[in-house]
Amino acid sequence: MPKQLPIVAMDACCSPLAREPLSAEHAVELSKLFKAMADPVRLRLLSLIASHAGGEVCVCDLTDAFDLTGPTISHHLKVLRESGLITGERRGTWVYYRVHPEVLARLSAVLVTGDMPVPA
Amino acid sequence: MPKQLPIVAMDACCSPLAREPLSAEHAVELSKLFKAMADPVRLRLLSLIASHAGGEVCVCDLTDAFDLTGPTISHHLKVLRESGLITGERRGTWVYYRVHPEVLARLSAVLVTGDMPVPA
DNA sequence: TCCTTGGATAGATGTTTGTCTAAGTAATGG
DNA sequence: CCATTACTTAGACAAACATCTATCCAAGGA
Repeated sequence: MPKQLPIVAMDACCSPLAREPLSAEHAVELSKLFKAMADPVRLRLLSLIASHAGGEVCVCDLTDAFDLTGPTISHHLKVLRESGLITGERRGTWVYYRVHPEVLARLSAVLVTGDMPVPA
Repeated sequence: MPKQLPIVAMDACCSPLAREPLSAEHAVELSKLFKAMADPVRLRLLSLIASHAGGEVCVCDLTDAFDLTGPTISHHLKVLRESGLITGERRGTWVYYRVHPEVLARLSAVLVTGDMPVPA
């Protein structure tokens, strides 16, 4: 494990919402992750990064996919980064982003309902 | 199916984030659901309702669990209701809320990462 | 009918957030 | 060393939001 995830990502774990009442503290941590995803642009950024072959995407490609200025995209990437959902790495002139799949998976697990069928 | 779910809940489906890039339209619909959960109080409300034995909870019990005024709780319940995550029903003096587990499940499925192990 | 209690709605207010422009930093190439 | 390209940071501003108080509606009991 080369890099440490932010506290947010580490603590937002544990049992599904539907199993037992969320503690106030866990709710705060979890809400930070959901807040990071509570924007259409950030969701598309996340999806673009997560679904990209090779696992990483250059910021330049991301910027081209939207009718938004560079700084705005940069801002959204920062929000995703600080929430622990993605990381960025500079290589030469360009910056490449990739997702932290564990965080996504943990979030998915939190939403699982007790008697849910296993996803196909 | 006695009740129709809001459009939000119906459209926020489809393939996982990490499978293919989210369309702008789907991103908007999905973001509404995440926005509904992007608050600690609403997350705890959702969890209290989802985890309660019998599947439903009286608003009076929910209000007692927080240091917030009645109108504030009522506001948060409305946000959750309008997103399609819960429904409320009045029976006599009291109003009871229950979750829509399909919506929660669909959201969970969207976050699943490709090579994720099946949740235990 | 009137009062009480559970809950929702309306409106006000301070805070957060999404977007922009302008300016800053980092690497590359003349 | 200067110019250019790729981001990021800083600051401004309008829109959205969480919370409150005050008020209203619905049901039940004297």
